[in-house]
Amino acid sequence: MTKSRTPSSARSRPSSKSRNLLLAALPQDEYDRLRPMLEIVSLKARQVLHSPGESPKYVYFPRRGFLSSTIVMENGAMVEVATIGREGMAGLTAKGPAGAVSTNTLVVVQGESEGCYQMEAADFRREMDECDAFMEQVTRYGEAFLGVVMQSTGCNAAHGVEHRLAKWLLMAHDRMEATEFPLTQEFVAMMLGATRQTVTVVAGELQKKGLITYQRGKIRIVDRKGLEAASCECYKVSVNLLRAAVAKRPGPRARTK
Amino acid sequence: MTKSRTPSSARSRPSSKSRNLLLAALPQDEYDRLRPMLEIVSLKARQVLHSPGESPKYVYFPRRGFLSSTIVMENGAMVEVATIGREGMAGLTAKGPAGAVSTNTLVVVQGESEGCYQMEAADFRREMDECDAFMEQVTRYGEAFLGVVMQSTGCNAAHGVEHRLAKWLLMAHDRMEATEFPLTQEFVAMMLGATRQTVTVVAGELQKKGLITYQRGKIRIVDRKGLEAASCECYKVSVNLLRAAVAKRPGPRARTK
DNA sequence: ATGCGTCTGTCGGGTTGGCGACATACGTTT
DNA sequence: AAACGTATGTCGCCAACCCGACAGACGCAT
Repeated sequence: MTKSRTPSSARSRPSSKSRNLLLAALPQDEYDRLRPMLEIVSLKARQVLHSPGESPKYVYFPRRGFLSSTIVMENGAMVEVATIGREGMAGLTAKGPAGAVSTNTLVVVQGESEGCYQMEAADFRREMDECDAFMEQVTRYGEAFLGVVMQSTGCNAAHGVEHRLAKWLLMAHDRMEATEFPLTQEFVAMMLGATRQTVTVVAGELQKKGLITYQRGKIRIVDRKGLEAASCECYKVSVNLLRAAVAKRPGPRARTK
Repeated sequence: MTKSRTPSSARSRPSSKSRNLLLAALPQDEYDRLRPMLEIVSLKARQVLHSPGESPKYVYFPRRGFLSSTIVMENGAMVEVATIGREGMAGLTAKGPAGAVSTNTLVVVQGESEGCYQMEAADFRREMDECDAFMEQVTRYGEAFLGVVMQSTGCNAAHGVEHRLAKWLLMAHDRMEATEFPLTQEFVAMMLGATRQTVTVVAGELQKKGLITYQRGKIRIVDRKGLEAASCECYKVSVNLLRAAVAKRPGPRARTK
């Protein structure tokens, strides 16, 4: 009774689908099986989840807000390589044999995700081995994530701060599910690998154009379409990659035209 | 007899190990099993192996020279996100269910690898499923590869062209196994996401410092130590990640101090 | 109200690197 | 040897950004 198998006609509890889209893409029975291993924890903004050099104890599946995967340079600079929202997870590298390759990344909480699934790395590894659907879904996400990071690599080499800031704000907006959220210019500057002054100027321009407003660590997205126009292609590319990773199975969807 | 288990003292045929280090890290019997599926093909410089949007028909395991994994931007610019030498493979994204996530990368041949293992994507996928050792090794490499790409992302945001050029030359030198190899400034400029003129100036400085010499598409590494000093930390980080991925199993080696 | 910490705006100086335009040099072909 | 294609060297101009410094401005705590 504690784990009666869910009849496929169980429309009485559609809420049993996870808010995390990666988990939600799993077959219901698989999700039900994983659910007991997922503890909902509350994460504070700026909290560090994974540090460079140490193998992760937990993996995380955001349900709200988002995380930043960053790398830390010798000079102390911390540059973001990708954001992780409810479409994905943090701790992909826990997939391999324990601590096979020491990671050079730091994962930090951005928007306070009041609720975020936390799973023990050991459980994660075991379930990956035992459950094909889970493995496949994580693999799909892993590929998309790699694609996003690659795009960021090119973006950082080819696009200016204004484009990158617009892109970042869009990613954040998508994940925060709110038009207004806390964010200081100093912080976003670090994420972009730029200086605070540059961000001040560029953000000022975005504001002049009527795309955003902000004040003391609170930013508000005013004109989303405008922001998309002000950002580089990389935003669309990334979104498409991540969407495809959690989309319904049947190959490339027919909606190609 | 065809497959007598190799005695650990079998120094009579060390040549049976693959020149590709990823394959060489596999147990001998696994490698023997894969070998028939590996066709040695000859790749010409600049040849395109994988194009954006199409799912790879083959995966490649270089034995000499190297490949570049790049992404193509809207404006036609092509920026390198990682190099692939004999420590790794091209076609990681073939791992997932066929064409799950369309890739945005382009893989191109850099140093003509006279011999390069080519394997059908279908074989690759099947062997990944059936052979744990292979799967594990590829996964390890995949994690290292992701780490390298992440480092590149930060590098592009934080480091100047001179550092990045030095790093690139070192990576190339490692893989070409020759102090002199063909390379035009125009081409490396594109890889770095810089202009030809900038590379001319920066390369000129490296030459003045006595680290390299070059002439009409031929470059020669003169002072490797010097180049390492001129490059950024990212070179070391990347090398360590890739080395660890093909290293012997027993955890982090004791050589930590 | 006062004071303090944090966040933002701005200025000047300096460096890096993009962009266009040429001017050479080297090598191969004819 | 002449001619052409390709690779490299160089200039000038300009935009993007970094860096340090400092000046408001707002919010919170006492």
